[in-house]
Amino acid sequence: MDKRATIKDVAEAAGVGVATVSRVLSGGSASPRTRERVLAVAAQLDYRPSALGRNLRQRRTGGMGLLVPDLTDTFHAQLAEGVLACARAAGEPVVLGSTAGDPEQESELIGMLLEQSVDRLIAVPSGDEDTWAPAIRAGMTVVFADRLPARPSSDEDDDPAATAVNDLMLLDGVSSGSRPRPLDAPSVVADDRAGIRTAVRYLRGLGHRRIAFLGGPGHDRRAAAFGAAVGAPVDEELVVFATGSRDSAYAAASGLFQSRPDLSAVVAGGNVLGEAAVLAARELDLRVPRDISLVMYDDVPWAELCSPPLTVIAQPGRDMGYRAAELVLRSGGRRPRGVMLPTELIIRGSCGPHRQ
Amino acid sequence: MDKRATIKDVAEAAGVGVATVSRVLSGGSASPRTRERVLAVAAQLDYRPSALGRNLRQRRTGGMGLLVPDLTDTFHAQLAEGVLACARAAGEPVVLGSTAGDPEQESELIGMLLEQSVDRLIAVPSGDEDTWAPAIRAGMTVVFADRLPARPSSDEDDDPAATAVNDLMLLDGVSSGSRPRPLDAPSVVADDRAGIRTAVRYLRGLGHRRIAFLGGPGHDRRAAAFGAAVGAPVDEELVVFATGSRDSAYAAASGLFQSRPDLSAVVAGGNVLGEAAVLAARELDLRVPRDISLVMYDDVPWAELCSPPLTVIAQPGRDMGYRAAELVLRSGGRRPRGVMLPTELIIRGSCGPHRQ
DNA sequence: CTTGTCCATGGAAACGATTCCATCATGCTT
DNA sequence: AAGCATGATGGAATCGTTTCCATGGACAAG
Repeated sequence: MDKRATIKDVAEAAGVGVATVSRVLSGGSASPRTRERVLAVAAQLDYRPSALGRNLRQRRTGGMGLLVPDLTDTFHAQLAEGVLACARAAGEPVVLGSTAGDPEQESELIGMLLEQSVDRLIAVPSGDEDTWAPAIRAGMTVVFADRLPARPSSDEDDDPAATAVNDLMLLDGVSSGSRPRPLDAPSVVADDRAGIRTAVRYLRGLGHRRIAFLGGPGHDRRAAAFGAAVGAPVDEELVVFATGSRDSAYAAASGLFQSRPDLSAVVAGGNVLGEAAVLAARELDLRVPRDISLVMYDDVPWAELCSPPLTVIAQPGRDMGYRAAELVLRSGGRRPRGVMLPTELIIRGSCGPHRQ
Repeated sequence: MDKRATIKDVAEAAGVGVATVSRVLSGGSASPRTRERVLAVAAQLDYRPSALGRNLRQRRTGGMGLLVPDLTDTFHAQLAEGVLACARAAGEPVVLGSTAGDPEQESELIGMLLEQSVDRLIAVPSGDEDTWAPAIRAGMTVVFADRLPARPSSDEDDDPAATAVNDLMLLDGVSSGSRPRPLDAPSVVADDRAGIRTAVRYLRGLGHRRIAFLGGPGHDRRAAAFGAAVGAPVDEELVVFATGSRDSAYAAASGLFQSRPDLSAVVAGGNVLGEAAVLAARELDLRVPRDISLVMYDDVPWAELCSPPLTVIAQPGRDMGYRAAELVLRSGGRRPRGVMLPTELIIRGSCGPHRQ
């Protein structure tokens, strides 16, 4: 009914021009007298500048986009909470999208954000670099969180492990140059290599030799780190990938347990995979940690609820989100190359000594 | 670099006026010949209309806001996924905010949305009706999900005049009683009364007589339903409330178990409370279900992981989000009064017969 | 006293869409 | 054949803000 006051209303009521009001409100120069009057009138009229007008004029929307594969994955929820906390502190809106791990939906959402002139984006990417190139080319400031887009599928070498090794080398700056450079976007990731390595060493210290890795989409780095930590001849059957869904994760875990009864320990690459592993183990009457030891990547509240409580590799999900938001907001001028946060092995009760 | 094409570019390239382009693109009338040419040119220029211009002209932003207390509460994540699914289908953006259960933050976020001219909002409210009245008065279409805002705290020292004014604004018809009518906003809730009733009956059927309710913010309805189901003289010590945080939930659960050793069953009002109950029980060496039976409101993936798996009252979180989004989008003309979705008691293993 | 500098200020032009309205051509009715 | 209805079309106004630029006054230096 009573539509909001515009800058024009304020200007008239204060007996000044709109330009002056705009200047006062955005910190420009004005005489103390004028400033005071304008502020008083604005407050009295409960004037709030419309983001619409400003955005159109400045040809960009404030705030940021956030794209995650699945909010019911607790890690993504933690990440999102971190992003929201930072955005709230800055008074900026966050436009959220969930991609279900599908590059096509991801592309569509990028398009939607482009249409909204949202030019800052935080993403846990599902698509590969080809999916992301358009966004960056369109001038978006993109910060990747948790993982980087995969290299474009170059037909013959779509072996995840091999691709991951490539990523790893490139990240370390050891790239020998035949592949194109990664996209020019900073990232906030956890040091999952170290986390996985620590976990594998821990398991080996307990006597485990047949250790499997249960991964999901985007866990290539972790799989590669697993391979490196386990040692040279990796039994390929022991590295299993699921697609994003819980069903697929369960099927992968169950299949792994059934096909490899010699298995004595599993590293799950994420909390959804860990969940599936616990479920599948119970279904097959495998006792944790008596029959099988389990380490899960991601610390989530329910990890403590399992019996026994799950030993996990914790990564600071909330912090990662917060840092990513900081990065994408302070994109003035130079962008730092990226941030890597530490992981921590939290030993609870899901790993025991190897028994033959 | 290469900024996006505007409607003017398309118009020039197609040799028509901007009005014609606009009409063609938004389904207005145009001759087949013109339509074809405009569409061809638009496609060739990769033209995408800017939401900024449209929104300013129409004085409203498309899409919707979504306010939840905490995304790491799995139920809220499910709800959000539902909202996002519907929004994606409609091609509309979703602006997300998390309130941490704090009415003040909620108010600020409402203000931010108002500034963005987001005039559709789905909320799991934390504040009371006084918090929400401004949003509705400002013309927002609000749909509440999961719960309704509490009645305003009618403190005895409230300024009578102010209260009267408030009442007047809230009233949308003739006031027949002393209380103002609820806010005029539809809602999507689960039939938690029935769910709680079923759970209590189930527990009583197992022989339990000392049953407690462990609630969190916004669980008043559930607490009331619990009281009604348990029967007339409700032991007030057996209805305990926590604030939003996990720590508070744990403290409440732990305190309850310690102060009432005669307790034989607990109904947790939400998954965060259930989590706390499991944790507190384990800490105090109470075995579930031997020493204490537990029913948790909300079905979440990890409920099956506990040992024993948790008996839960399931509510369709994702559906609720989807329905709420539908409701807020199809707000053309009449709004249905609200939707209530069924709950279901899923019996797993956390309840056993009462043993003295 | 004049000239030049420096602010404060307001008018007006963007920004990119939608939409009202006037114009014009076409085809039909009388 | 004239008048009228219909439909396609483009010009221009509009949304609310920021920002460029011109104006005018005050004050200091010459």
